[in-house]
Amino acid sequence: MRYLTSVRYIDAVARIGSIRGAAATLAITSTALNRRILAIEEELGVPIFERLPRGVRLNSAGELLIHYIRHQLSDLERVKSQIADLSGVRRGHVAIACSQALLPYFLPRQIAAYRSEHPQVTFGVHLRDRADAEVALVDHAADLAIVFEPVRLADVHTLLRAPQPVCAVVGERHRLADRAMLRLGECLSHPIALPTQHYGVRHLLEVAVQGTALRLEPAIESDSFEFLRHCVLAESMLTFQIPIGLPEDDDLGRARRIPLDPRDVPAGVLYMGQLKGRVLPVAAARFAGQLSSALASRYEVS
Amino acid sequence: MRYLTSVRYIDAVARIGSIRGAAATLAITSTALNRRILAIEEELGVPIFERLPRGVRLNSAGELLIHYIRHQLSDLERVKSQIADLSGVRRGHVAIACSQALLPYFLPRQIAAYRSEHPQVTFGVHLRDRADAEVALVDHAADLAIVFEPVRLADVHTLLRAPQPVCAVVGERHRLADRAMLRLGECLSHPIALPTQHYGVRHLLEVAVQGTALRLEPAIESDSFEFLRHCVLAESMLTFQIPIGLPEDDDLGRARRIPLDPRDVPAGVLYMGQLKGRVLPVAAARFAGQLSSALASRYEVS
DNA sequence: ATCTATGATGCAAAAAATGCAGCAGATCTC
DNA sequence: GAGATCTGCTGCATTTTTTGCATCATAGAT
Repeated sequence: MRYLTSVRYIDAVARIGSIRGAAATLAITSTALNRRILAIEEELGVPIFERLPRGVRLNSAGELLIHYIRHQLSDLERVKSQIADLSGVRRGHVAIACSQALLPYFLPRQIAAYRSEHPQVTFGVHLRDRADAEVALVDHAADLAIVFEPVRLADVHTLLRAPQPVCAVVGERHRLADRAMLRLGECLSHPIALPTQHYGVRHLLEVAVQGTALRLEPAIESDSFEFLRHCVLAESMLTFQIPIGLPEDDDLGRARRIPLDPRDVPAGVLYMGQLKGRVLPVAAARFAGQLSSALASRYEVS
Repeated sequence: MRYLTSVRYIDAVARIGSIRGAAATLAITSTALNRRILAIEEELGVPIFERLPRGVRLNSAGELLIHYIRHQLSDLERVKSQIADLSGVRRGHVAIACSQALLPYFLPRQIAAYRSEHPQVTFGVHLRDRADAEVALVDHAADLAIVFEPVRLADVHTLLRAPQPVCAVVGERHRLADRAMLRLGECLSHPIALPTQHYGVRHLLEVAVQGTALRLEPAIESDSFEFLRHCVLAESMLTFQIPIGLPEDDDLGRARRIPLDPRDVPAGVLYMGQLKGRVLPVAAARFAGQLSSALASRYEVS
C-alpha cells in the first residue's frame, strides 16, 4: 500500500534508531527519509523524534504516534487478507514469538499441517523469552505469543492455557528408563543436566526443592534444550523437559520420557496469547484455532 | 495529515456515491479523484467500488476497507488530540448525534460549560432519530449518541442511562397548572398536543393507554417539540415532554411542568452511547464524562 | 586535536499528481 | 425512439512533489 510509505519509514526509523541506518535498510537516501520525517513533524506541529548525537529516538509524542502507526499497519494486513478471502484465496502471514520448547517438534508439525491446507500463508517464528514475547506482541512484531509460565502482563489476552507436567528425560539404558512415574528425589540421586535459571522448567524445579532437603546440583547446565536432550544419550544422565518440547512416544528414538509425580513438581502452564484489544488477521486467528484444538486434544485444557 | 488524502477521498466517494460528485465537494477534478481510486484498487488487486450507471457503490471488499479507513481516520484524530494534550493545549472536536429533546436547553449549556474550560474544542451537533444516531456512530460520523429509549443495537456501547419521567407541560393559567403530580386520565380530559408516532414520549404514552379505557386524541400533532411547547402557551392546552427537553423550573416562564404519576406512565430512559470497541478522542471522552456527572446530579442514575 | 558518526539544507533532476478536453456507455426525458 | 444528460475513464501537457548529490554543522569517540 503506497500511501503508507511515510508511516512505514517512521516505523523503521523508530526500530533502528537512526535515519541514515533506516535509510540504508529501506534502500533510499537518508535525504529523502529525513525530509519525510521533517514533513510529518511539520504537519503534526510537533517533533516526534529527539535528535541525539548518535541517532534519533522517539519522544513522547512519537510514542503515541508509533502505537497508532503499528496498529494501522497491522490492521491493514488483516483487512487485506480479509479481502483476499473474498476472492477465494487464503493468503497472509502469521508471526509467532515463542519459547524454545515449541521449536523442535510442535510448531514445525502444526505449521506443516496448516500450510498443507493453505499454502499461500507464510510464517515467521521467532525465539523470544517470556518478557520479549510480550514486547513483540505490543510492537506488533508478532501476532501470537506462546510461552511457558509467563509473567502475566496487562497487554496480553490469553487464548489458551495448556498444563504441561514436567517430565524426566533419560536414555533407554538408564536405570530409571522403564519406570512409569518418578519421584523428584529419585531423579536427583542421579547426575542431572538442567536448563539455566530463567527457564520455566528450571524455575518449577527450584520451587519444588525449596523447603525440602533436596538440592539441585546439575552436572551440566545449558540454555539449549536440544543440547540437554543429547546429553542424556551421550552419557547416562537425566534431564527435565515439558512434553511439548519432546517428540511423540513412538518417535523418541533412544530417549525415554517419564512424568514426575505431581506431588513433587506441579505441572507448569503453557500460554498462548495475543495483544489485548487487537483483531487478529484471518490467517493468524485460524492458526491459533488449530493450535488450540491440537493442544486440547493432546493435553487436557483448563 | 496529507498522507491520508487518498483514504479521505475514498471515504468521501463512498458517502456521496459518485466520483464526480465527491470531486466537486472536495474541490478537485474528477480526473484526479478517479485516478487515485484506480491506483488504490490497483495496489489492492481488487476493485472496491462497483460502477453503476448513476455513480459508484462500495462492493464487499470496499465495505471491509471503508471500516478500516474510518477507524484509521478517527484514531488519528484521537492521537493528534493526545499529542496536543502533551503540549498543554486541549484541542479537538466532538461530534454528537442526538434527539430533539437535547437541543434547546441541555446541550447548549453543557457545551458552553465545557468550552469555557477548553475554548479550543469545537462541537458538531446533529439531530438524528434513534436508528440514524446509531448509524452515525458506526460511520464514525459521530463520537457520541444521546437518544431516548433506543432500539438497542449490537455496535453501541452504553455510557449512561438516565431515567426521564414523562412530564405534562401546561401554561400557567391552565386549570391543572398548580398540581404537583397528575394522573394520565386527568390530562386526557383536556385538549392535548402530542409529538408524532415515532418519538419516544409518544410511544410511552401509547403503551400506557393500551389496555385501558383511555384514548389519545391529540388536537395537535407535530414533530417539533418547540412548536408543541408554544402551543400550550398560545391556547389552553397540555402536552408531554421529558425533563431534559425543558428549561429548569426557575426558567420555565409562563409554562409549568408536572410529572405524571409513574403508575400510569413509566419513566423512559435516555441513553448516551459510543461505538463499541472504539477509543474516544480525549475531548469526546471528557465531554462524555461531564455529561454523565451533569445527568447524574440532575436525575438519579441507574 | 582528529576522526567519524549523526541530522539538516540548497539545488537540480526525476517522478508523481493534476487539470483540460474528449470518449464511450447507460439512464432519463420527452 | 431520439436526444439530453448523467456517469466513469483516458491521452497529453503542466504543475507539484519527491528524490539524490554534494555539502555543512555538531557532538561524541579515538
